[in-house]
Amino acid sequence: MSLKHAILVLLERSPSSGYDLAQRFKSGIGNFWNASHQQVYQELKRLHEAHLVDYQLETQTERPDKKVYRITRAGKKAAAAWVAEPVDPPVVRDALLVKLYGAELVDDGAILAELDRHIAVHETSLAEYEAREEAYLSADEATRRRMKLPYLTLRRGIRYVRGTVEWLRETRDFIAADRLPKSPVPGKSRRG
Amino acid sequence: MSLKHAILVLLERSPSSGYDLAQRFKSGIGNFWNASHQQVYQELKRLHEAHLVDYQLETQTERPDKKVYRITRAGKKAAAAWVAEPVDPPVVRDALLVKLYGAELVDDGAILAELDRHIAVHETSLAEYEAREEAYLSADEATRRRMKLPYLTLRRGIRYVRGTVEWLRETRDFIAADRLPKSPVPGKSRRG
DNA sequence: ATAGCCATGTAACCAGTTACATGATTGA
DNA sequence: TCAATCATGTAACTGGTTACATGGCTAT
Repeated sequence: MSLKHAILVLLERSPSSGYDLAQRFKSGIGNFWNASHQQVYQELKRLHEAHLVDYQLETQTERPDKKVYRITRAGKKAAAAWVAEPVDPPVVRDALLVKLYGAELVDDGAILAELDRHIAVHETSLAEYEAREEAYLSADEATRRRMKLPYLTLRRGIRYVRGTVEWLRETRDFIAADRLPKSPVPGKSRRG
Repeated sequence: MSLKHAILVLLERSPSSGYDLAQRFKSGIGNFWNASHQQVYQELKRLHEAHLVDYQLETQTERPDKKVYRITRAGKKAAAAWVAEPVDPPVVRDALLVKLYGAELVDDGAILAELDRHIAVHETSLAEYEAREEAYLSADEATRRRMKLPYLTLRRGIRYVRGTVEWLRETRDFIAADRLPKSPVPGKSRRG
């Protein structure tokens, strides 16, 4: 299990509430690890029972109170031990590839539309990632030094998404050129 | 759930025993979908109960008997319906990135060694993928036509692994150059 | 009014992993 | 003799998703 350790390394960087952690998973690191708030709260509970984190209740007037979690000395030790261990690359489970593999079962139009949709989705995240990269590269040296490791993970996201879009386009062209679609292909018409 | 559909599209291509399917997941399509034999057998049982697949018992003399599964008409219909549906890109959960993010907790040497290990692992699969690509490209036209969709998924694997190795090298250099390791860095010494 | 953000949780369910179990044949 | 390949499964557990639940504040 790594959610446990993902939370520990996040807390090591900065103390957060469960809500904050869920937010951090949604954005930035969502690019390399994901967890819903439900998962986060339960994991925090377990980590607290194991004395790897502790928290202080922060009472707020205009908003709900929150528990701000910090990593403990034991937690830091556990995190360091885990980081030093080797891991296997993640196993891939990409439903789009299964669909492509079974594309003969359906109309080409459906597949092409789906590929286009994925291209659009990935280009949106790419724009976001690139904006973040620019922000990093134009930051002062101290910030750049501090944010080096998060930046390296961002690079991974950029390369991943770029590679994915390239492959999607290649695949789209391969299918569109070789097998004529039975229904109109979205995004191909150019009136005029 | 997609294991169900992954099995259906595999069976649509060619009837297989549970064992065969598990093998097919390990190699070829293992590049885009993974499942253990335990999972496969249980899923086949469920698919059979739902009448989406059926099987014939093949008795063998020198080996254990086996059940050869085929997709049914209902199964084909279900698979086609699923293939036509849109899916979200898979969520990423890459423990190596969590480790990199938390790399400050440990010695640089440990991280560099881990990056090197991943480079080696990925280069091994890359060689395998490239060999398969070459086989595809030098096959006769009929085979190339028949294997087009599997080939497109193979392309995905090739691009993915190449991108990953590039990123690993970039990251390795970034870390090795900028922060001097506290212990000897593997693969950096050049006696002479 | 209505949606969205802040903030915390429980419960039921589904998917995936690990461990356990059996047994013949073939090759190092 | 030991490991690998072929072939099938069950059981327990862990991790992750979906649904449900609450409630005030802020901006449109």
